[in-house]
Amino acid sequence: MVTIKDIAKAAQVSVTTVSRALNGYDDVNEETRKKIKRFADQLGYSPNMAARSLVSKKTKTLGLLLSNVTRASSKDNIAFEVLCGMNDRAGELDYDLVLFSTTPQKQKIKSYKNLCQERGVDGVIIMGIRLDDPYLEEIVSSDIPCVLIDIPLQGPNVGYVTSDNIKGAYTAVKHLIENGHSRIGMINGHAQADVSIQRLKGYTDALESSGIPFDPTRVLDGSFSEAGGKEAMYRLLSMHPETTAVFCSSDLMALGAVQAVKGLGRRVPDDISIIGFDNIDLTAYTSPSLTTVNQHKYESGYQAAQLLVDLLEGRNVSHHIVLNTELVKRESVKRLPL
Amino acid sequence: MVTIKDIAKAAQVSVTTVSRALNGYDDVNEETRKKIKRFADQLGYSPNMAARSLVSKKTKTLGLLLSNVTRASSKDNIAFEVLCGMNDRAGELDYDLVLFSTTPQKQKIKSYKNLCQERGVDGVIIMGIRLDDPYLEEIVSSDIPCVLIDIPLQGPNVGYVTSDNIKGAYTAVKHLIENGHSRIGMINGHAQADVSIQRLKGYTDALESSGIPFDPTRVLDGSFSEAGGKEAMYRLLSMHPETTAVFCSSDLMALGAVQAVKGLGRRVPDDISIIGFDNIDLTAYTSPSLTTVNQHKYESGYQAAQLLVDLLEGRNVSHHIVLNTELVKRESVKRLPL
DNA sequence: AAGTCTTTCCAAAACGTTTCGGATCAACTA
DNA sequence: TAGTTGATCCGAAACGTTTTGGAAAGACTT
Repeated sequence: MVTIKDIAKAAQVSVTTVSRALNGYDDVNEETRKKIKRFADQLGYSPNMAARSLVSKKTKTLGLLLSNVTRASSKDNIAFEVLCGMNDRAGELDYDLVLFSTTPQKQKIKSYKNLCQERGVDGVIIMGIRLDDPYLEEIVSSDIPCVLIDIPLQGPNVGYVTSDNIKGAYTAVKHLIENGHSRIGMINGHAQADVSIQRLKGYTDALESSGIPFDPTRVLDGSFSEAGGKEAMYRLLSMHPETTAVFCSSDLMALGAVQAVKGLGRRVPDDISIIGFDNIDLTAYTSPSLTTVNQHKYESGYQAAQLLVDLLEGRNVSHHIVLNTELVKRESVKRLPL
Repeated sequence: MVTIKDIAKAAQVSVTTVSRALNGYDDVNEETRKKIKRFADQLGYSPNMAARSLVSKKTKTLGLLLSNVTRASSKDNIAFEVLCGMNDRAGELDYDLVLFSTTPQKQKIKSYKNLCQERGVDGVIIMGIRLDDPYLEEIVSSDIPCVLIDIPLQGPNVGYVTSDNIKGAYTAVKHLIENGHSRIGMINGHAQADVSIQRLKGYTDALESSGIPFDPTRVLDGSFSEAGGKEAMYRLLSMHPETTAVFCSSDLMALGAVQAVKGLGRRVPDDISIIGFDNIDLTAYTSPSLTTVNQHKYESGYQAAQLLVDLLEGRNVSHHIVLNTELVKRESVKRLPL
């Protein structure tokens, strides 16, 4: 391995000078710098990050803590798109991304802070974590800079990026109402997700603004999964057979809901209109294709990386970023005859 | 930050002893080890990886070089599933995964070896790279252990994992033949992909084994993309209107091919049968759902991580792993009337 | 009694880099 | 002329760990 020392020897200067030359300090003669750079290139030098970060206390790496990177979640490849965005921005800002693979049992052994220290990351991006995860508390109290996705947490070293879930849900439900629906159900995720809370608010707001009374029994949880959505739909339709439309908190659940409708020998959208949330790739290909609320997944990863680096480098920026959503109209919603 | 020194002071021993105690050496009294561990826990110690790898020359991290992690590739989330497998296995083996975000222009500046040295990874997994990528040559000649996905390269420090593409393609085309088809086209990826070469061989083998003459003009490239598949299909059908079935080297291209058929006012599978490759999630949801060849994506990532660590730790294992494929029969193939 | 093992411990060097506090020398200032 | 400034360079310490080559002390062997 070629070290700074080898360059020093070759260029007949001290290691200090080599270091300062390579790092762009201005107390080194341009001639010497040129010479040093020439030797560095010639010898194929590349700095040893371990040594560098040992003294500088910075690693130039961001940790990514995915709580649920499993095969199961691959169908909605939201995580992947977010990851792409993060990776791209991190790369542009000259940071590396390291993946933390934590499992619940590992979490018990190692504290969040220990995990980060051990992996030696400057900061962390966390996504897919539940509101009742024991890590959350540790995160806010820790001094390690951290950006959360879809969890609104404040703190000097904590930021978050999320979508405008209230408005997104509001727009979706409003769209159903404008199409003549009034007996509208909702399949939500679970109580320990902030997005569920927000989207429920969007749902109730929309109903209220149209003078439709809110009936809590019309809202069921589907745990964000296809199977959960299917099962919730069965229950919803048996409890409220008069339902003409359903708003789902995720596309995967909406897909499950469609299956349930089909399973009952009824049709989407002729008998039941369905709107999803996320705009995952699948939704454009199913039949009927799914009307849904688009989330900017790539962008949220991109922004998360940017925000974390801003935090790390002490820039004074807003700690929370809320991205727009848009309604994507497809085939799963039908206008009710008057 | 709590260091080994703090523990030494607290436990009234030398740093050497702390290090050896914590690392499980047997020349330290069990009593002392207990005491040291107690202090370590109590002080919340976690080892500094930078310091450790500075002396040990190991970083316990694997690099992942994805040549095409872009928004575009998110639809076929193959990369993501592979990544999940790698991440899982790497985690189990106590390695971290760091993502390299290389762009073509970055590649020009920094050599493969420099990249790896700089990021300080013990080894690298590479996927999505083309056969004509300038990096490839560097990779084999470099002494950095490396595992390639879908590129058969040999070397003391090089391994690869891939699917049995010949057999997969063979089975698919044979399936078409068994369903009465004989005028079978193929939409391949591009010439600089090993899988394309392999799958073409499977195609020709199947034809040959059934006494059907191979006509090169029936094979077109669709560059592995949906749009490319669509365009190739248009060309194929205009050149060979008698075609009754098409085997595609990827599901995405198959989806494009289906669109082309529909665009011509014809139907799948009634007028044209289509088989894809990969078994991406989408294929189960389209209409018609797509008959395809399943690839074990998660498994290939898992095996790649395992193989790389085996290489790193000097285990004597086979350097190439070939995974099975299976035909997944769905709705896009129709039996021709005799 | 002298030598030989064990067991348990430690001092110091090494890894490759950055940084602090000067040192040197020529040129300029008063 | 003496002092000051500016440009350019360097020695040595520091970062936190592992590892090498013993040392000390007690037990056992002859």
